[in-house]
Amino acid sequence: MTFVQLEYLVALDTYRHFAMAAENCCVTQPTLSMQVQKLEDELGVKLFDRSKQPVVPTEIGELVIKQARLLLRESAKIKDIVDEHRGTVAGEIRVGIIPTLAPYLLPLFLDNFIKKYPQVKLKVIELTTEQLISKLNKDLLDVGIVVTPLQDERITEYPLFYEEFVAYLSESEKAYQKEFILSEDIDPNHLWLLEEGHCIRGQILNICELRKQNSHMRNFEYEAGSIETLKRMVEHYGGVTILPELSLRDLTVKQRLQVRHFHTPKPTREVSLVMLRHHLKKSIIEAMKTEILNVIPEKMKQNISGKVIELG
Amino acid sequence: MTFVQLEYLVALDTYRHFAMAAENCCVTQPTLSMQVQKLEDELGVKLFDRSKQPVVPTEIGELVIKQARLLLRESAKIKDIVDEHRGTVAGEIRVGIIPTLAPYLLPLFLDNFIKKYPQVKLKVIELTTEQLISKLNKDLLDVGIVVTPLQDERITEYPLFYEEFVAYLSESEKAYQKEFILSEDIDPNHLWLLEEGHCIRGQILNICELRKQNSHMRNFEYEAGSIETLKRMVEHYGGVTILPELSLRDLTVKQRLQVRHFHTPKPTREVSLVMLRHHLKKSIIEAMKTEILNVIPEKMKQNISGKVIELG
DNA sequence: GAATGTCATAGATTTTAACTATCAATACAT
DNA sequence: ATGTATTGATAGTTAAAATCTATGACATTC
Repeated sequence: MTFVQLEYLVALDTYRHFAMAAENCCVTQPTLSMQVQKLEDELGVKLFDRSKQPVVPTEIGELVIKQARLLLRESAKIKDIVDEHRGTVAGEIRVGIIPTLAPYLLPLFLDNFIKKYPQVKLKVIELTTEQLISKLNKDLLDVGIVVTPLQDERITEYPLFYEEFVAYLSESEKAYQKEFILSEDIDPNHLWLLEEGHCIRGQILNICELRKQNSHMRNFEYEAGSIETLKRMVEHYGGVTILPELSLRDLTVKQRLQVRHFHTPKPTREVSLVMLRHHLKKSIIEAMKTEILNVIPEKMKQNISGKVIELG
Repeated sequence: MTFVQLEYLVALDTYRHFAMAAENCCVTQPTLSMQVQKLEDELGVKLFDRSKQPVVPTEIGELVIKQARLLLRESAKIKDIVDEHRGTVAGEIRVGIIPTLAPYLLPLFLDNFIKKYPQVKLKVIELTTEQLISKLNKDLLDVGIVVTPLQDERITEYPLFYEEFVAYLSESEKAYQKEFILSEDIDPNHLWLLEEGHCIRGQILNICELRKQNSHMRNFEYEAGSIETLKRMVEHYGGVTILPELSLRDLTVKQRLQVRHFHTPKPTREVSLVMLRHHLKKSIIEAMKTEILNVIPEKMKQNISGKVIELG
């Protein structure tokens, strides 16, 4: 059994097609076929049913493939161990980020980061907090950028900054007249919310103290899939929504007039880098942390006048 | 990086000597040297300091070797996965067993087992319960034969049989005159005990209700390392000790006269096969379980008139 | 039934792992 | 000091393997 055989096996499972898998591995189809056969001979079992189209793993094949994926992940760690020990900022890093941060935070630091560390291969994926933590725990991600605290003891959190929540109101809302608002100024029946799964949803419900009035929720007619949609809803249909601070950066002058900050203590969320307790790639993660903090205003790095809202 | 390179690396760490490591791997010394060098070149770090004698791993070498050992363990599991799925009783199995069971239980079933399953490579090691559980959890053992219950949630227990404790007395002991004895018949000041670390020690203290009188223990002059020594102590110096039922089998006629069973409920210990919750090699373990149960008398398989003593 | 898609097989070529023989450095003993 | 043993590295050769190109076998589709 060789690592190459395991790579071919996993590629074949991924593509379910010999020629495509071979191409992905940068070898010819007979090469991949031969090596998968050799592995099958060595183990004494058929790993794929080639009579089906596309080919499918056998029952035992599934189990072997699962262990093969584990082995390949663990073998990749050897290079990470060396890189981490040398402090080299190199290698692949798989980053998960929640959708309410991704479009605002990523553009701020990613360009700098990939220019400064050309040896790092960055893989970013947008996930809800729940999916992200699950992948972290399965070692399918190296680091996450999420809202904390998570209260998951397997995971270490490095707080990055504190992001204020603000209200975004149509002119027709009563609260529009005020300079600073309180949570009770927000009319729950006019509030646009993101759909289930976004952690910000629970926090907004907490801000507006709607937690226990879940039956009330039936009144909301539409649940948006993104912050951008929420803004549009307010602009087209009136009402109010809650936005995170970083999303304000690309508002037009006109849109800014619709923003109202809360009275102190301002509701905020804590944004952190999270990773498994015994993580590798420390130097890459450290570099990423530094690059993010470089583009975040100083006043967001402390939480002086804010009040961190609990997660839903 | 190849599995062969990892094997050579681990062998070199084990033997700290190129020629010996090579011999162990059934290759010549230049072959092993070359492959270790290639691995070092690929990773870009020196893994061994060859200026020392014997050679020693570098700091980073230690870390890489640790991961290499993990990889080799995980790669061996692929064959185990296949064997388990086929129900084949084949492969290597690493068995830990406590010293108070080993000399009495192993001879009963091992001969049969290795004859019946010549494809199984059996590695048995004698360990205290604590060491055994630690090795099981580190995946350095496949299965243990210990006294239960352990109350370790990572570990699954398959009870095998219930073994009675009996008293072994010199003629000068008062209790020698009785047909069946009670725990209070045993004079704590005449009691020979095994040294710390044996689980049976705690159980005997429990039987004799000596748990809280630890200061009392100072009176014991000698702590034996094996059940056999305990018997000798009684025979040469008088006094009393507690033996497990299986150790009675090779007593002489004369020795048997010194054995006294307890009144019901007789104190007993529960002997189990233990393994990690998600274990492989199910079929080998199942075979071993069957072979053991084949040589254990039916009446030991239930615990009718006995009272299982808690572990120390 | 010709065309197409898909995987297996055959034979040539390249790569590499392992071997034998030997060298270089160090430690040790006479 | 000088010869000897030990230990790991190096050079060159051989054997094994992985990969390539070309092609065959089989099934599906139009």
